[in-house]
Amino acid sequence: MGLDFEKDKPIYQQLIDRLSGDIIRRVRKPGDKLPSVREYAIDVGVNANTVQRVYKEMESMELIETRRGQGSFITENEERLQLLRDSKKEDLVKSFIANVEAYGFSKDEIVELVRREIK
Amino acid sequence: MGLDFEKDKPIYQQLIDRLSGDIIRRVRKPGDKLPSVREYAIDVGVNANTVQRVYKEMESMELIETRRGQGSFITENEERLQLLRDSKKEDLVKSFIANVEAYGFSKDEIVELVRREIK
Amino acid sequence: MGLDFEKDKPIYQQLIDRLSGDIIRRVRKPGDKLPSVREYAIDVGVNANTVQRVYKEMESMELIETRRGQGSFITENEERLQLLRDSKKEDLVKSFIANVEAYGFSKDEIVELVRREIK
Amino acid sequence: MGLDFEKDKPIYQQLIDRLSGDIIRRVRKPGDKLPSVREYAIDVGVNANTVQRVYKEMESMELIETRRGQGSFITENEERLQLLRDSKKEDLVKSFIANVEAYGFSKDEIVELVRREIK
DNA sequence: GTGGTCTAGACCACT
DNA sequence: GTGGTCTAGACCACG
Repeated sequence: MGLDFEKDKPIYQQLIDRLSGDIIRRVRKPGDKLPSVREYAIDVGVNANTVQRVYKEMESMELIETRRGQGSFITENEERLQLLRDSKKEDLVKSFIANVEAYGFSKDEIVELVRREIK
Repeated sequence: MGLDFEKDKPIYQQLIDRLSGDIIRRVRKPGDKLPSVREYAIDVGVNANTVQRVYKEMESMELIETRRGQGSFITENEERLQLLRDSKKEDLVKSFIANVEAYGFSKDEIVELVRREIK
Repeated sequence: MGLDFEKDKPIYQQLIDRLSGDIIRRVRKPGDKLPSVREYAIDVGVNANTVQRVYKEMESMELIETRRGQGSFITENEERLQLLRDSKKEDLVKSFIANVEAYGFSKDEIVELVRREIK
Repeated sequence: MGLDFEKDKPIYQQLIDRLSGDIIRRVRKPGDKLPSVREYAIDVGVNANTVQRVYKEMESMELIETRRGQGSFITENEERLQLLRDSKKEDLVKSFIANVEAYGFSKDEIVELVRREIK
């Protein structure tokens, strides 16, 4: 179908984020088979090399496993998934806070904004 | 003196962020003169071209004004500065929320985390 | 091939003007790929950095779009292009008139001259 | 009093233009005394060096004459003034037309616009 | 191969 | 002294 990507972030990174999100949100579950590299590439409308890189990187994060001749699967190591979830969450919040402070916004102001925006 | 830069973000971008932060936090005030291109370059330990680029970009954002042969000055257009502050804040929160949702974290979970982290 | 530049105007500005003209005149059409930075640099006989700057500036004007690893393309946003054309035209005429008045030429005199010169 | 200058054109150039305009429009007439360098500098709010340059340059154009100990005066050489006027006019129109063509605007379109704008 | 960033160093115009 | 432009050359990330 072809997806829309933000142009200021690498496509492969955005794909990793998307897949990670799917996994965290349990849209894709442990043991699920991922589409083949070529299939997925066509699906989202990017170069196969890019998807290749995505899978490779997620493998090195131990998020997915590639079984020769069978394809790629989401790891069934639940602990690993929990870890991903936690570290991702922490990263997100930490970098958000860092930015907030760099720009000198008051804390109340931000908590308030986040709450309103998120509602 | 020489500053430390994150390596995954362009130096010029980090300098823009830093200066913008200073302006928003009123560490640098409307009408203030910025260091000369060369001076600032030595100060933070980068090439003069990089600072040149920073100033030029901030000028196109109408954050600073450059007067030929005299140097660069923070705009005295307070309205413009308020706009910067607001849009920066919105951008920050918006992109944070977007990430949060992409990763499927629950809203309460996030608000809670932010509050704890920020305290 | 190597091009000739006026010496009282920055090269990058002249290149922007030239390309903008090409786009307005439809010599280059929406969706067309521009030459790569390095290619164009050799083409017109300037440094690659200069072309880089040209493309970056045109991108910020939303005249072209740069797709990572693929190159730069003329925007397909026809509305944007029309806007460019109109504002460029207005700018030209406005600044011409301003000069004319600063020098105190009579209006008839100028209309007459323009008509003769343009014929 | 302090004047406002366009920031993309040298101040000294703008001052020359302004004075030339005054002369052409006969706001300042042949033989008139110009303000002293210092006086004029304060008047328009620029550095005295800048005015110095203006006078020097206009002198080399033979538009004004400086008499030691007396000040600067507009030349009484009417022929010279007429020449200035004509060449300035031609320059203006020529460069206007050049721009118009570079951007590919049709001639009718421009004549029309100029007439409307000038009315 | 493509754009993006950065450095070092030079030269110019302006105030 | 100040900004502005340009070159040459290098290195990196992306697709």
